This record gives sequence, structure tokens and C-alpha cells, in this order.
Amino acid sequence: MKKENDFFNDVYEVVRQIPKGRATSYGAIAAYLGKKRGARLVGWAMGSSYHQQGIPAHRVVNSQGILTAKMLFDTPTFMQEKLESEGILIKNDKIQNWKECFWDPEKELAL
DNA sequence: GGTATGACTGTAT
DNA sequence: GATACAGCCATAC
Repeated sequence: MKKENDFFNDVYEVVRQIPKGRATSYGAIAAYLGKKRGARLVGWAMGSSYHQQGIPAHRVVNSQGILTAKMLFDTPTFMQEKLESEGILIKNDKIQNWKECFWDPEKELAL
């Protein structure tokens, strides 16, 4: 079967649509794609493609708003500084106003 | 096709 | 609050 609409592709689409100054969680994306417990796939998919242009992977954090992947970027501060530059307040690698920055694709995209 | 792994999440202790 | 364990799904070997 064709796979042009891979899980990866869907992840890219969603992540690309994350507005500036906002962030979302792996679980939210997974749930939006129908993989209620496939958060790991989202993270894995991102890790395999965060190098690609147009994928603001730094806007994707875990359910607690913690920058779990910051260490995987070129620099451990890249992710935090990037988010801070967009207006997101971060402390201890964790988004302080997480609930305010949280961008839920199921609601925002309102499919 | 089975085993191992992963940027996760939720429940249990 | 922190640690431990289990669940879930796709990719890689």
C-alpha cells in the first residue's frame, strides 16, 4: 500500500501548524492522529526528522511541558532559548505557563 | 515475523 | 514528589 500519508507526514503537518509562541505535547499529537498512546511514535518520528526544515520540533514537549528533548538538539539550550524567544517562559527546562502555551491540535485545528 | 528500541503517558508504590 | 512498571505503535535489524 502507498504510504505517502505516513504517520510521519501527519506528524510533520501538525508540528508545522503549531503557531508561534505556542507548544504542544507528544500525546496531543498522537491522540490527534488517532494513536492515543502513540506518543512515543511522535517523539520517535520527530527524532528521525527534526533535522528537516520546517519542523519546529522545539515546540513539541512532553505532557508536563518539560523540554525532554533539549539534549538531543545541537545544543542543550537551543530548544529553551528558541521557545523563550517566542514568548514562552521556561525555568528548569520546564514551561512555566504551559497551560497557557499549550496548543491542542484537536481543538485548534478543530478537525 | 520476532525482538529491541524510543524526544511518552498513566497508574502504582 | 520521585521511582518503577506496564501499555501502545511504528521502524530497524
